[in-house]
Amino acid sequence: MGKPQEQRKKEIIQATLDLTADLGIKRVTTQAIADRVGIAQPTVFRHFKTRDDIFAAVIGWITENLSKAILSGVNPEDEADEQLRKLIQSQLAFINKHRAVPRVLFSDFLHLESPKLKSLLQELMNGYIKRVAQLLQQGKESGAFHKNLDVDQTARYIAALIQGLVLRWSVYEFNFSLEKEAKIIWKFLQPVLKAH
Amino acid sequence: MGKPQEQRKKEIIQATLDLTADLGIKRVTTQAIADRVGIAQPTVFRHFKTRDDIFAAVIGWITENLSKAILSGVNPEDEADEQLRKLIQSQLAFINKHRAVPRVLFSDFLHLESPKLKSLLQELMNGYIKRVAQLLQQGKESGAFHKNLDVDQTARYIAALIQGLVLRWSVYEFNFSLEKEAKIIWKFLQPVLKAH
DNA sequence: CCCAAAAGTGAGTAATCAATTGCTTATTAT
DNA sequence: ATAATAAGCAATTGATTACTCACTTTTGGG
Repeated sequence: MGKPQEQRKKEIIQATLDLTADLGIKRVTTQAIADRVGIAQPTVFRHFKTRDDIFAAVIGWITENLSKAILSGVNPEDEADEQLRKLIQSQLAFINKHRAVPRVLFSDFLHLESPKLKSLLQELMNGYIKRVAQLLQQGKESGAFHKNLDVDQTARYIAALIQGLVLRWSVYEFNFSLEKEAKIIWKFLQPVLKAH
Repeated sequence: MGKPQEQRKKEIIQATLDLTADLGIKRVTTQAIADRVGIAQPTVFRHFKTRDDIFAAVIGWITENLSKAILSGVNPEDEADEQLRKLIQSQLAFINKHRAVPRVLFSDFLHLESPKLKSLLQELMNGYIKRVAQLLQQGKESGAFHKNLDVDQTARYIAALIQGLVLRWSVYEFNFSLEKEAKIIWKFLQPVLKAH
């Protein structure tokens, strides 16, 4: 028993990620996935019951690896403001490397077609906002950020700022570097976090 | 000759807007549009050559009416900061009333499927950013905003902030009021515009 | 009132795709 | 080795949907 070709699942997820980056979700057909992996179209359904299940797995992959990227980019010894800076930087670096992320995140198709996928996305966003709010609270207590900061509100707006940035990046066909933008966004945030 | 039923075009655009708000672009079939207007499906193609043409007209409608809403909400006599506040407020009020807007703006389908529609969207965004940058420049000169403000950069980030906000609003199924958020977003922007 | 153009329709067509079926081949567990 | 299970495939199915066609009805200008 067991799973000798658990490998194939990973290959399918990876192929779907690659294709999504280039084509957008709608054009990623099970045939296209099969072609890229090098198997026949029906074989895809040996590994995933439905096409939606494939995208659920893709969102799972993004959630897992985005979390990893963020965690590994941050040193818990640092002050909260430095941690936040690095969090934003590693988040943008990750997205920069994986263009499928905005395609998945901004797909009205996914949002509306499948309640399951939608709630996965909402959880991903909630988790991110909660993490940022934690850091803001920590920095507020340590004095790195100003005393009257509304941590939840601010966390939501930092998330919005980044999502808007990533949206523009994807609408303009990835024609600027997100990593450079990390620095600018950080500068933009300074007066919000530190001012009175 | 002439256009006795120019009316029908408007009805089709309106039906498409309504349906898009509820269903998202993918599910807005020409059949669904016909049903809502109360005509047969082939009749739709008497007024628009292709489905894409319908959505091009919808983007045209949004562009036109968003501009109108923004212009009519702003008094050119006011100081630049007051004008900017009102611009953001009336923009969010408009989007609040027309849920199709985020569905159209955030549709990977539109972005990737039709270069024509994509460039219409880019123009819409460019026009908005340019307008904000103008106001920022004006306010910088009049002293309403601080001297070192990078107007282009800041305009892009204001746009990103709003787009991110609207994205969250649509992902969470419109379950909060955008107009209330206008006040909060304005408060959030204060230190950015006036500090230093 | 008339007739040409526009608006309308029912009945297709053609293309696209997710998913199924029935069968063969490879893998692994004992 | 071998039986059971998983992985593979060619062929097909069934559903969806933009768009066409051949024809009828409505409308408005002279």
